Amino acid sequence: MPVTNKIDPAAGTGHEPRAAEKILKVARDLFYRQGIRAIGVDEIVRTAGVTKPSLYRSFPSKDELAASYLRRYDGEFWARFEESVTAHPGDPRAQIVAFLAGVGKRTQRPGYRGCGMTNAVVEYPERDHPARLVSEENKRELRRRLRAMAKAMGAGEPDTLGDGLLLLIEGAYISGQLFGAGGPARSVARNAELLIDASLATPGRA
Amino acid sequence: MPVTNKIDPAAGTGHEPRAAEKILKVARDLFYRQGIRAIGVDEIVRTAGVTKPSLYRSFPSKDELAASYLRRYDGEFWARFEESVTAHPGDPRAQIVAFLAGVGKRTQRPGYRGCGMTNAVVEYPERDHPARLVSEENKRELRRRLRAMAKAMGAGEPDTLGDGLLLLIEGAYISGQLFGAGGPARSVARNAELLIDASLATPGRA
DNA sequence: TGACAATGTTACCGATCGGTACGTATACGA
DNA sequence: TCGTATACGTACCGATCGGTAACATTGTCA
Repeated sequence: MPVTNKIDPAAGTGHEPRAAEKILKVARDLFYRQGIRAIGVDEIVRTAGVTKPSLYRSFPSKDELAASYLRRYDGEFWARFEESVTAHPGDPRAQIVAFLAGVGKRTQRPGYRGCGMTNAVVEYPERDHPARLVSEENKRELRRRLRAMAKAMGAGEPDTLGDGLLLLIEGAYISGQLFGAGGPARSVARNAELLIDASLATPGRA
Repeated sequence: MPVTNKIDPAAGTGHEPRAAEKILKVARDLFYRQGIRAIGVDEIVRTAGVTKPSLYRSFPSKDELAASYLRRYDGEFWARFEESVTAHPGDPRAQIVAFLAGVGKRTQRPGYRGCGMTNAVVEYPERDHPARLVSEENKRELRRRLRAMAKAMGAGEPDTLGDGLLLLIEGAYISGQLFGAGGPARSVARNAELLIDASLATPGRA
C-alpha cells in the first residue's frame, strides 16, 4: 500500500505521522491569522517544533500546504453550515438566517479575520493556484446551495436572492475583519431577513 | 512640458519629479492586479523604467508606496461615487442604485480584481500598517455616508440599511474577482433595490 | 557659464524566501 | 540479532526580499 499520502496526511495508513498533523495545525493558525503570503515555511516549522524537510515530506510545496489548510477550512465551513440546516429541517429561510446569525456573531469576535478561503482568493489572483482552486470550488457550491434554498423558499427571483445572500455573506466576512466589533457585519442576519421577505413578496421578473 | 499633475508625491518641492509619477502609476497597476505582497520593488522599478534609488527618493518605503497607491485609489473611488450622487440630486435612493449599477458593471469586466483598498485590508491584517490605515479611513467614511443616505431615504432602520448596502458592496467586490462574469456581483444593484424598498416599508425597530 | 536638483549607474547589504542533499535515529519483523 | 523501512535532523542551496552608499549624468534656470 502507498504509505504516504502527500496531500492528506490523515488518510490511508492507520497511524498518521505526527509531524504532518502538527504542521497542518500550525499552518492553519498562522495562515488564517496573518495571511498565506505573510507566513514563511520557516516560521511554520519553527512554531510546529519540526524541521523543514519534515514539511516537504508531507507536502509537496508551500502552495499545496496552503491548499491543504483550505481543504480543512472547507470541511469546517460545511460542518457549520450543515449545523444550521439540520437545526431547522424543511425551513430554508430559518436555515439561512440561523447560519447568518452565526456568521454575524463570529465577525464580532476580537481578532476575527474573515473567511480563510475568501482571503486566499484575494491573495492569489492566479486562476490556477492550488489555494484558489479549493476556495473557488467552495464558493461555487455555496452559491449553488443558496440559490437552491432561495428557490425552495418560493422567491420571485430565486437566483437573485441566492446571489444577494452570498453578497451579504462575503460582505460580512470582509467587513468583520475591517471594522471589528460594532461593524456592519453585525447586522448581516437582519439584512438577510429583510432581503428574503422582500424577495418572497416580489413576483418573478426577467 | 511641465507636468503639473500633482496628486501626492513630494508635495513640498514646487518642481514635480517625473520618476515618482511613473513609479506610482506602475505601482498602481501591479499592486492592484497582482496584490501588494506579490509585487517586489524590483519589478516596479523595472516596469517603470527607473531605478531603485529613484523609488526610495520619492517614497520612504514599499509600505508607504502602497499607501500612496491607495490614496490615489481612494481619490478615484470618491470621484466615481460623487458622479453617481450628482447625477441624481436630492434622490439618495437613485444615487445609491446608480453607484451600485456601476459597481456591478465593473465587476463583470474581464480581469476585475475587486477593490484595491479591500484587498489591502486582507493582505495586511496588522492594525497600524500604512496601507491599512488608508483603507480603513475610506471604509469608515463610506459607511458614514451610506448610513446618512439611508436616513435621508426615510428607512425604518437607517443604520441597518446603510450597513446592509455596505455589505452588498463589499460582497460585490469579492464575488466579482472570485466568480468573474456571470457571478453574484451582477445582481448587486437589483438586490440593493429590494433591500432598500424593504427597509422603506419597515417601521423602526430596536 | 555656473549652480542645483533630479535622475541614473553600479554595486552592495543582511535577511528571508521556498526547497533539497544527505546523514542519523528508531521501530519492527524475520 | 540483523536488515530494512520510516521519520527526523543538520546543513546547505540559489534566488529574491526591501533597502542603501557613492558617484556620474542630465536638464533647467539664473
